[in-house]
Amino acid sequence: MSEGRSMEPRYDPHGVEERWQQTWEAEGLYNADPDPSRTPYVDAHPPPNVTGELHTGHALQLAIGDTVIRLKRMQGFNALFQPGYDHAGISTQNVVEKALVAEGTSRVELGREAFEQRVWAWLEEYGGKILSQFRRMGASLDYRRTRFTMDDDYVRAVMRFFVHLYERGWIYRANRIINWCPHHETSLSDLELEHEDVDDSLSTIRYPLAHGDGYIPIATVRPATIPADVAVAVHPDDPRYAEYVGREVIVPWTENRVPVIADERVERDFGTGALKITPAHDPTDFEIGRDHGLPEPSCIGPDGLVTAAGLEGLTQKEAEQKILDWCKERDLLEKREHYRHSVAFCERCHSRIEPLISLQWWCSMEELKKRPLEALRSREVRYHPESQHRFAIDSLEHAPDWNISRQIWWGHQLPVWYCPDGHVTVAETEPAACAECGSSELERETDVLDTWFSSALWPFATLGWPDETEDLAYFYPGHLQTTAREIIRLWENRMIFSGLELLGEIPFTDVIIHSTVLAPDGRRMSKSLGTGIDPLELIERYGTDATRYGLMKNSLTQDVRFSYSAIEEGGKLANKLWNAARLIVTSCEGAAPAAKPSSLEERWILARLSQTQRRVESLIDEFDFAHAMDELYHLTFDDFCDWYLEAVKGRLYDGDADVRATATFALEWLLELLHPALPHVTEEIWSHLPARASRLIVAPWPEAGDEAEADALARVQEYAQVFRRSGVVPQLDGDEKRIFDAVVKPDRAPQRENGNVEAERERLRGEVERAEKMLANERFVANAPGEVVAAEREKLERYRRELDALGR
RNA sequence: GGGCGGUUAGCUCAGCUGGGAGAGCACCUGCCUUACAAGCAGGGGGUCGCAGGUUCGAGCCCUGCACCGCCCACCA
Repeated sequence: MSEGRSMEPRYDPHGVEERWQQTWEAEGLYNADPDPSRTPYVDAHPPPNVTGELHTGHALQLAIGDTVIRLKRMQGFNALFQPGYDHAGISTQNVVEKALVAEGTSRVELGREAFEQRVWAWLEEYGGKILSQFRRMGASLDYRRTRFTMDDDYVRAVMRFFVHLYERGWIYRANRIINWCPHHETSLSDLELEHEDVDDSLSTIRYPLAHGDGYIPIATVRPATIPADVAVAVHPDDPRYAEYVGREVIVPWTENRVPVIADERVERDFGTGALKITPAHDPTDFEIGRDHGLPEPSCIGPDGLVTAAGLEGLTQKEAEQKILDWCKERDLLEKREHYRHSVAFCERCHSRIEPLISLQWWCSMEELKKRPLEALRSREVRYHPESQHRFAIDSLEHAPDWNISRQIWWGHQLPVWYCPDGHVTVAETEPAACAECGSSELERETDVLDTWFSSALWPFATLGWPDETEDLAYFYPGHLQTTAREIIRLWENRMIFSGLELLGEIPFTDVIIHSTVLAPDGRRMSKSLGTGIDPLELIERYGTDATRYGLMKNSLTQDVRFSYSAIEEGGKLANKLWNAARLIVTSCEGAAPAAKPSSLEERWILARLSQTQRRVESLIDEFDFAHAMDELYHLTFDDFCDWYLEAVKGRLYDGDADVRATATFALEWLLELLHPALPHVTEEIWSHLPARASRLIVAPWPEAGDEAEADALARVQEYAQVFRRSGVVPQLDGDEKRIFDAVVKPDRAPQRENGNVEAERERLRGEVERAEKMLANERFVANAPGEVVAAEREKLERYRRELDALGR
């Protein structure tokens, strides 16, 4: 109870929200600890990049996750919302490197050890900022449990995972073609690339036959790779080149003789139908080369510069020009035309990706994906919406072996040691001697792990795994995951297989894949395009509750354009609720709840509250947040304010104790229903009400009640509409008349002209005619489901009744 | 080249297994009714992308087409 604190006519979230956020956290209301007497519910929230800032995607994820968590908490679950952040390998290294460049130094200048120290120092200063932004979203994460994917304990988990997979025989080292970023000088997985169309040229170059006249014309966009050509391939069924297969051609510039081979992977319709094979610098060529046992010479180094004889140190552009000139002089350049095609870039620094052969560590997916596939197919784990479930299965089925090593400096160094003889020792902690020869001169592998290798352990490494902790026993397996679509293959599927492999149980049961929020103009939100919308600005302007509400009104199944009006709607809802409370609070000081409401509108609003509660519960169970918000909005505006409060307002003022008590009770119920989505305004209002033992965040979600009276006001509402259109006062009595008079106020309504009566009559006659016609249709009555016909009969009766009310 | 999603009011989007076209915003009209003008009441506005088909009945199901978006892919 808080006498003395007045309620302003307009709800202002500023200050209020921060105050509650601090209070909730300080009082430990977000805390979750093992408690065998209660059932756990766990959402291990995706750890954002440690250098990140809150963007719309985060805000949406938090709104969804927090709404579910608060609801579960109120339903009596021991709800754990796990926070933390990710070291995010390349991204973080990139950010710090940029800072170094600005200072006039560089990573290489500093050296590895000093660089790592710089990153840690940088993190100390700027890292983890995002968690305070999570707090500003009202996210009820258990902040005590904040984990970082490079914490000592977490490192231990990562090392254990690596050794486990190695011992299973699934981790191996191999020379293969990989995506190389010449700027970061590291390999990248296919998933870390972005593709873009660029303008290029396609050159057709003649490869003369080694014996006899003639040549094979070959179209290429990368003449600079010609020095590493080891063959020319044609399609086995291509009549143009059939006679050449098995013979030799001369590679321009190097004048090496290479064989002409046949392979089905060659597209007959592209270019000249003949393909030069450069295994070291093209993924397809690499595969063809391996299948045909060809050598794999390279002519481009890790820095992207050319290494071929006579071209050493040139850029690829320069080398290309030299080679083309060479060809032109010998009449081997047939043509050069404009060509636009898709090229891969590093998603972090936008350098053009160089396919290179490189010795890397791999994780075989063959065995690892079997159990997660079963779990997905049997729906032990379900992705929502359904279309994403199919996609998740599909991408896991086709998951290629995973390149887990990166040649960067920031990350988990592989737990691999080499002795001078090149023996490999794999161990969780630094071994004293080589496992094979006993040499004590060990050197650790300098590569670090793909950042997703550690993310894959998030749901259980945060609970203490590999130790058998109480947390782990109680909170694992968890339940919910909320992420963006592009994360399915990078992260979600990998958490599932790591959980199954290491703990034998799925890490969660439901994965919500939320839609992408597009900019208002339909483009992607992006800082560089200037199309981004900063959620913190929304919070500043409209408040956290309004922002949460607006984001959750987005559909989950399709990408949606951002619209301010949805956020504004949330603000209006908060304000409406505030004012409804103001009306009740100012007239209801200390009223005691009545045993049983007596009047029609009271029984009706309680039934509507109960009904909506059940609907909202089942909508949120299906993760349909947009419709849940819709139900709550209309319950508040239409039912609670426009009908119920209007009906009882007079008696509230008159000081009817029973009415006051019921109104307070109904308001409390409404607040509880709205709390998971709009936590701050509901809590603030709650603090103005007669005190109860607990606050909303931990108050029990009400048990649904009697819904028998949910339609009780239907007739009054129908007649109100007829009256408002026609001006004819209906014949009602008892409660119905009283409510009609209170809500519709017929005596105060402006006088209508007769034309309105006639127009309304016309409208109703039309409806009656339509319904009669339908019911007269024998085929309709015979074929339509019984309830449809019955509903049609009811409508007909209603229209006739309304027509009667107008006086025919 | 494959896969997925979309096309409904001026805008952003709902429309569940087929049964009287909806919401919010915007617009127009009337109301400062002692909770809220960020409010209340009423209203205008839609060939549901196009063309066929199934059905008593299609926004919804089927076929074809067009356009938009996303994801995947080794056409050099």
